[in-house]
Amino acid sequence: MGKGPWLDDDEQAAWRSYLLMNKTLATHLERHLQREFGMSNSDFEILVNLSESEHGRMRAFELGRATQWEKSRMSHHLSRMEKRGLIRKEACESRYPEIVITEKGLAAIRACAPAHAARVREFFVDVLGTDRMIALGQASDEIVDTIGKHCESDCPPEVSGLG
Amino acid sequence: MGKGPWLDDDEQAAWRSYLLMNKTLATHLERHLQREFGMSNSDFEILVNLSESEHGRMRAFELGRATQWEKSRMSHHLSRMEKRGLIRKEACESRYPEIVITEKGLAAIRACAPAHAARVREFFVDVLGTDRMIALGQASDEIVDTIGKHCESDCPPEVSGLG
DNA sequence: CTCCTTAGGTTGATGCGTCAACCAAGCCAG
DNA sequence: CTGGCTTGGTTGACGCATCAACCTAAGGAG
Repeated sequence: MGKGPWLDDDEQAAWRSYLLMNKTLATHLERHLQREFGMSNSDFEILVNLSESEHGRMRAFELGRATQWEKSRMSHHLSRMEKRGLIRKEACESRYPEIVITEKGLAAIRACAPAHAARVREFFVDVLGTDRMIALGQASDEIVDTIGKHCESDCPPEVSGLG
Repeated sequence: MGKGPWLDDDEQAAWRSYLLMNKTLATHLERHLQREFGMSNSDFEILVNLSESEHGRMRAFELGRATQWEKSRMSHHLSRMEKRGLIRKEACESRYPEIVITEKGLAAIRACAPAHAARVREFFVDVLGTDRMIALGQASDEIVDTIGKHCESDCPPEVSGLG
């Protein structure tokens, strides 16, 4: 068929390699987390943030800022995690509940974090080596910044028809 | 809380930058594809493969090999795409149907591919520049290979208890 | 031929992510 | 006080991805 010359060959190759790596790595990490510990990547992300916070408790929107999730996704996922006993929603002085990591949640993250870190080391850190790893980190930041700037000018946060 | 020393600081920073870049880039690309053309990344992947194939037709398992999807995901997704008129399942000499891209599917991919490619160029190719882009492609291949080797020795393709 | 395995594919259940709609304060203008 | 806007959060519907189970035909071994 029409073989669109959408990107030239080098670009195609690099882009597709990147996409494949991405999918492969993510799938691999998530599968092990799931099979060995019954935890999803999303669970992991929430628990890491909570366990790194001052007293194992955060407001939902703080978690939202940290994870970049949409609020509805956060709400749904926290409900499911609460049902599984990994976290608890606790009323506090302010109008909104605080999200607290439970003993079970703490145990879960402590159980799986070392194995997860080991895999990241094996397939990311060690394969790249220090120099390339740091370079990739920097390049990643540049891409994020570029997209951020683009969106600023593109979609001014919902302010357009207020005159 | 317990601040697990799971990865050291440089490793953490690079890994998290990479994860954020990943999510940001994927979300950005998918959102535009979705909002401007009503197509998901998955649709795009299928249509690209079909449109690049010899006569716009492939067997489902060839698509599976190309995309690395599970067969059930493929089956589900192809059914939905057929319902939307983007592809068609056509009986052929062999026992299994061939997947054919329709006029509508062809029109859809031709409509959105340039914009998609432009975004990949803007946020990936141009930000990285040729050298870093090629280096990332190579590094990606290495990671994929490493995971591949690991899985060979780890999970010999379902051959274990056959006497 | 019969039994068994394998390959290609479908199906149903379930959990997740997104979107749009909604709700309940708090805030500020008039 | 009233009306409108913003913020933090919940809900329901829907489409998607995964898993396990299943179906069918083809290939091989006995």
